[in-house]
Amino acid sequence: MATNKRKHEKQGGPSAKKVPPWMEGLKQAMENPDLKVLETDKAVVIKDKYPKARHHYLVLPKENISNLKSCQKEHVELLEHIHEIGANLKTRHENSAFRLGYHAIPSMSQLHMHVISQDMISDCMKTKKHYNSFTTDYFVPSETILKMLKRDGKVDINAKDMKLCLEMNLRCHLCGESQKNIPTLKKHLLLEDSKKNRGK
DNA sequence: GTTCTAGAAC
DNA sequence: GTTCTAGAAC
Repeated sequence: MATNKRKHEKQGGPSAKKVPPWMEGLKQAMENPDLKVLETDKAVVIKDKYPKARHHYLVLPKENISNLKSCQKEHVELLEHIHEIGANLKTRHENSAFRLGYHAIPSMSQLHMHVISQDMISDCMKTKKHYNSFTTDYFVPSETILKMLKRDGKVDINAKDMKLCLEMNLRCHLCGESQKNIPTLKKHLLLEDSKKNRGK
């Protein structure tokens, strides 16, 4: 009865695979009233604990949905709702450009859409993986996810390609200039930001 | 997801 | 010698 055994393990039997506690961090966070930025009947907004830009929110469904793989046609309305919440959040920061989207292969459990300003200036933005996860195809726009879901009834992601995205050479997402390393990139991003805000 | 740190890169 | 990054974390 391999099937029964596996079922038992998933329910927390002696030989159950231990899921690292940090993987459940988002579920904990969205239940913490102190961290809630806003909520609707179907979704919750929190600020990312380690923001990778000046403004970085997460929009999560209240329903338990672990990731994009478990999304089907029936979730289209919910994801549209989540998108609308993100679009409204943008209006809190009229001077900043934003992107709404999902990491192709997120580390943490519970589906979450990123709402992130495009300055990418933050002390928490420390590694190539951080930067590339928001500035390459690893970051899948919410509209793209919705299109796939409506057309195919599922979200298909090529894990191999996504790994390559994270390993790509650093390149400014605003002007395309290649960057030697993270500290150089950060200085460049500050410069881009000051250019953009000149005269404002 | 982060923290820590060995060893590569400079 | 210092800065920077990549990989382990039981």
